[in-house]
Amino acid sequence: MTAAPSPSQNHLLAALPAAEYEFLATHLEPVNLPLGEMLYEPGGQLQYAYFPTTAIVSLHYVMASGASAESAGVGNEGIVGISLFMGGNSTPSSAVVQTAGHAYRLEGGKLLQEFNRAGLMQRLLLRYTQALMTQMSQTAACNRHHSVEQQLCRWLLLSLDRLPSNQLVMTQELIASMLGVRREGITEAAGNLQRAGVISYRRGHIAVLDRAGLEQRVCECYGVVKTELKRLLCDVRYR
Amino acid sequence: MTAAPSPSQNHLLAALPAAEYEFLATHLEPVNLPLGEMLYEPGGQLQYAYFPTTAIVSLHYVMASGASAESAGVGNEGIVGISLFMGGNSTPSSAVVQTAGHAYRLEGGKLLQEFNRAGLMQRLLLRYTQALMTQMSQTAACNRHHSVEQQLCRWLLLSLDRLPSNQLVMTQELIASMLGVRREGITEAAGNLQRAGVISYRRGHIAVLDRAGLEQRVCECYGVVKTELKRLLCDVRYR
DNA sequence: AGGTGTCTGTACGCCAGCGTACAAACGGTC
DNA sequence: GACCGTTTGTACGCTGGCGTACAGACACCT
Repeated sequence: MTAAPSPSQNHLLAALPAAEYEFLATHLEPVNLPLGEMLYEPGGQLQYAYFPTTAIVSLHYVMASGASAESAGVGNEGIVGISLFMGGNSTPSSAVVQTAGHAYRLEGGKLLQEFNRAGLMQRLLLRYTQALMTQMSQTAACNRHHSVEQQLCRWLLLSLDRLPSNQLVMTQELIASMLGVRREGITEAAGNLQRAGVISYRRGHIAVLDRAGLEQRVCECYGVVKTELKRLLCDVRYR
Repeated sequence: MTAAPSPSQNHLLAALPAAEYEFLATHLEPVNLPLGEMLYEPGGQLQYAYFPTTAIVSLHYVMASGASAESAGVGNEGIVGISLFMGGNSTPSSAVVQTAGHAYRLEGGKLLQEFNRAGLMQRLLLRYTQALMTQMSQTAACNRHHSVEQQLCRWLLLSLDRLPSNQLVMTQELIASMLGVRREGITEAAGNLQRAGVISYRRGHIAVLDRAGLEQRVCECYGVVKTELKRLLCDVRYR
């Protein structure tokens, strides 16, 4: 395990004014999130909220048949565990670490306490949740209408935006289970991108060589999610 | 236009204790929602929130190509316009009346005011929003993995639960655009259900004859959404 | 260096749903 | 009662993605 990155690498924590941040800071606990770890499982009671800094977490639903599909991903722009303040303390979907890395976790009660102070943190959390809904609803539409290749591009771009480098550690098998498609479908789509010089693939490691190429192939869904996140979290201090 | 039903037909309004309800009641305004009316369009600023009583509203996204897909529906169990209190005051998706009927509308500022009192209304709204997210994420998974017939069953059951009778006023064309599939796909699926004696179809009118038959054919997604809504909104007074 | 398990590439038949086209049936209107 | 626009039914070829099967390639381990 390497040294934990600063909490301020998480956009929500970074957006807090000093006073509100101080309250939380003493309760934030750095954790290392290994690939595949399940932060919460369907129906299970949440203990902690997680603010990822370098990790990426996938929210997805696993069907009775074993098939699965991601509804949204959470990285350094957000928080895992919104049902702690939204209510219910659990969800039918699960949260699994998709890219290993660091996060800060916060005891559920503390988060709720801060939420109920109705300060900037509450506003931030609600706006982030709204952005998350956009991501979910866009995923629904994208699943319906767009090709595997387009969805792969969307997924790569969204992941890329949450990471410091252009490298992803990710097998095709894993991507397939996120998107809810066959592994072979990813092989084919990734092969196309590789041949076009957009990415380079090497046994569990993807390097994005030509980001513009991805953006050219991606469907509109990426832009919608991105723009909405920006809109909701940039002007958060005003109004 | 027939006489407006009581506000208490909306589950959120009905769950409010007298004191909180009184505050809102003076500002609630009955409105008639005709089929196809757009309550808000992508990116437009919201003026009002709507509490449906007999109407059903569909939240869906229309792509650049014209293709569309519903991410969730809202009936007497919920509220249209959550971005008023979640933040941002608009969404990339639109809200369109899917079943004509009545609703009560509330000026956005008044809703926000009530939300910020941090009473039971706030808890209700947040919990409902959480249920809505479940619906969206389940829709994403369902779009990915289930057949048109299964999705039609899910859609019929969800609509049925929001209506007093077993009759839906709904063309196949409209259902198709909600589910984001071809009209012919609905014709075929509905034909199967009709031959099986589960529904009867008559030029824009569907009667559900055998609810159990629908529940037998539907995918798990219906149950997940239903159970989660119940869990979140039943014990809302406690804790 | 060789072995082993994981990951990636390729192939092939299959089918649900798509796009397109057109016919039939219904129901409201004049 | 005839007309006409809307809604529903049917047909047909096409294709993207699925299920299955297997071979090659890579990285790690001993």
